[in-house]
Amino acid sequence: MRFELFVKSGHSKARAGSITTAHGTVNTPAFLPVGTAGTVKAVHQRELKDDLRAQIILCNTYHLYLRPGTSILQQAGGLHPFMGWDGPILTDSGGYQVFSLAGNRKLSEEGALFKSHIDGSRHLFTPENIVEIQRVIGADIMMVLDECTAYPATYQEARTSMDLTHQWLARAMKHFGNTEPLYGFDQAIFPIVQGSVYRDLRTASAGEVCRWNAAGYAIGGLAVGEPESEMYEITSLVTGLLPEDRPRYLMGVGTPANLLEAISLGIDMFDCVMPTRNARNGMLFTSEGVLNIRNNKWKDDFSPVDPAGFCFADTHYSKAYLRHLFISGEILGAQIASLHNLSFYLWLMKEARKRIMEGGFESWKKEIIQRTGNRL
RNA sequence: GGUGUGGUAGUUCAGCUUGGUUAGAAUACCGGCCUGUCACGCCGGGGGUCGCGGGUUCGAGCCCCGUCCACACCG
Repeated sequence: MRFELFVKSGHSKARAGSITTAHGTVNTPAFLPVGTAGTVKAVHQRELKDDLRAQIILCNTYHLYLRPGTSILQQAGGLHPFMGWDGPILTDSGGYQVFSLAGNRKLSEEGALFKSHIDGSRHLFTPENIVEIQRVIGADIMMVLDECTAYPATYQEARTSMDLTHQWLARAMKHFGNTEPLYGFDQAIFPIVQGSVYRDLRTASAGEVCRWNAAGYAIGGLAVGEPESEMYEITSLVTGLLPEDRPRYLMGVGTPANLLEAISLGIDMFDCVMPTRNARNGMLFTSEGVLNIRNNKWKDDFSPVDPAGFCFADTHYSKAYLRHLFISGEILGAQIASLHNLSFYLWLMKEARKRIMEGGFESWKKEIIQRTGNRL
């Protein structure tokens, strides 16, 4: 994996660059559609590639390990051929699942012991086997196993959690160095900064991850319930401590406004379930603001889903029709809405990149946030 | 014509046997929420002169009588 920075540190910390992987190039700032189980829900790979021009997607080690399992993935020759997606794939390690399955897990120095949400079977994730599973998956970018610290956490809890993440980090990076890709192409691995909302912990964590001279770095444990101002402050602090010449990935974030603000703070990559999950629940992010397509007021609104949209789904169907699909529980509703929301997110990144390259990103950002409403 | 069964929220029904606070559910309708996806999900709200008219009773969706409607069976 190679990262090139085209524009850095103007009057804001916003950057534009590109990440080159064995499966193609990703322009940054980039948004990764979330395809947890080897599918971006309600969107097929052809739409992802031809209509949305998504340059990279995120899949999940925890989910793929439980189903279909590593044996099938290995027989398939990895996730790319298995799912029919030949672009870059980043896999999350499963650290977040271990966090969200809080009731069904037990953390130890050795790793995370957890019960499958599917059949209750017991499994152990270790920093080492998470690397190996991601080798089998064949992710272009793998993530280390970490503990996503819950919010709120006391200083002591945050510190203990961060220390565990750091121990796991060392083992993951060593194991990464001692293993080879299985399918003949290069794989990268990103460490993850933790430390909750505590400045000194975040500073220590940033220092710790940098020791590994990784291809890129992630910031985890944010957007887990803390005030947005905290999220931005921590993000700003951490980007200031990470090397300029490596991509920074803010995990799990966020709303369109969150993305634009975080770009200003020096973030290059994002992933979030929001555009796809909320789409399936009827919430649309549009150039006109946020709307709930199930609302009665759209029943006879025959204007396009998003008149300013760039995807066929935005302009080919009316709000009234999309509402009808949702109210009727038709699957196509989820498909159109998902396509639309991803189109909006990807447009946002593409446009942000253009503004950073040409100048004027900050004023454009303010205009977008204002125009599309505070709720973005 | 006779007998039986049923009529309760927009809809489908529970509650009637053993009358007792503001008559429930599902669904539909209206609204909100969703941040490294246990998530086509979750939360909330509005909505009923209990077919109609009498009677018994301190009190009736519930018991009694009449009546209308629907369905079934028998003539």
